[in-house]
Amino acid sequence: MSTDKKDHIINTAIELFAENGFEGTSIRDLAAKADVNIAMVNYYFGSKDKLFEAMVVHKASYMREKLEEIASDKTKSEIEKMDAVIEAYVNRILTQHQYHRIIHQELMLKQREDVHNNIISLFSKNTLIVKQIIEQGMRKKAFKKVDPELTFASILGTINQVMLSKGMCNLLMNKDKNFNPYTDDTFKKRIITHLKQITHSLLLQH
Amino acid sequence: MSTDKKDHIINTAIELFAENGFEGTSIRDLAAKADVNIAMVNYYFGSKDKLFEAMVVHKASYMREKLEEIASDKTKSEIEKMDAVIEAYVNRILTQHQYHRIIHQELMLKQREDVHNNIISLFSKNTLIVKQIIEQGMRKKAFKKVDPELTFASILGTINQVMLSKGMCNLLMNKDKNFNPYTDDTFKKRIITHLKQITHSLLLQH
DNA sequence: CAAAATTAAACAAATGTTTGATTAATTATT
DNA sequence: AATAATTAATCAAACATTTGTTTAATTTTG
Repeated sequence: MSTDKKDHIINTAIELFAENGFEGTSIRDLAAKADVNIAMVNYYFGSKDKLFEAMVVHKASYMREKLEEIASDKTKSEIEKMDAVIEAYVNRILTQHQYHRIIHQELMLKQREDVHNNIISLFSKNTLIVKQIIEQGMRKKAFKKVDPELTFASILGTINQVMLSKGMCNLLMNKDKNFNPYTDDTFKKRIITHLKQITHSLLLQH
Repeated sequence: MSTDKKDHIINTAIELFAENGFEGTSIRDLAAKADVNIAMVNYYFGSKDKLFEAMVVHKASYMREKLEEIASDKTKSEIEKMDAVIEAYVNRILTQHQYHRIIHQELMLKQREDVHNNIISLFSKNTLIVKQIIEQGMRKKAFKKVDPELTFASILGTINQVMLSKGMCNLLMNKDKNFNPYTDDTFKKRIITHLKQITHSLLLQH
């Protein structure tokens, strides 16, 4: 069982699904791009749906660990933890923007119900961790009284708003079509700066 | 030429595209749900792609007018204009959440290129209007120095983050699957309150 | 040699679209 | 006002592709 080849198929699938969506990508497209026989996808994964599931599993759970690491860091204050959350998410979504886009599609459309529920469940746990950081800040009177869930939604939503569409990115950056926002450090810094500013002004007392 | 029937087909298409996506909706599904013959879609619109274009045109441009109305209202201060922008968007996305979801899909996937560019262009104009409100607030020293585009992205992104997935909504509201967040007034108020809080704390001097 | 991997070909089902015939509605002509 | 002529609307059926999947034979590998 060649794990290399399975991974290669999954990685090619991520590229295509991110670009054209799940229904918009045929197994023949995938096989052609990955340079394998059409039958190999079903041979390795059983079906196109199961390939999708394998793809999600393949990449998931990273953020969860990262967030827990930040939340349990006793050397950090609550606002420092929020800063770390912001940086972690921006980095994650920038480097894994294709995968992230696929997850977002599935979240919106709710086709493969199992996968959809899985994503909601993962997201639910992440929300809880960030919520607890914010609530602790509020208890310590370091933070103002805010809506914890929606505060997290604002952070994630801002990143998604600019990152999920390349056209949107380039509109905000006044760049042309060839510019790749996902590897541009200036853009990354701009988002992080804005998110910290918004979070600080929302949360911190004066 | 029965405009009623064309509209009926478009409205049914909005429901199905929002639920299952463009590729996930077959003309047969659509014809069945709209209770018309399969051939009628091509008879009226020419093709599935052109139906999509007609659908976008059918609903677009409303937000643009609303924003311009707000921006040019001389009885409002800048922060009052921002509040009005927030309320307009929340109301719009709540009532037109299916259409909004379709637009979002097209923004992400960039399949029908013409439609995609059209949406970017529409969005670009809306961004400019809001940007100018913020910049005027900054010039008058009523607003702090912020990133105008990303401030707008945060507002829209927050709404999208919670509105584009029913599962996400219900997660945030601790409701069960039968709950319909798009018609719930408590939810709407919660989002508006949070967005105003975030915008005020970010923009207003102390 | 046996198991695993790979292949080209075929499968049935689903897709968007077109056809050609039929009915309904509109317009023109008497 | 009645009839004929013309256009528009509707339909079931068929069209050619494309889809995901399977088969059965072949090659590679351990």
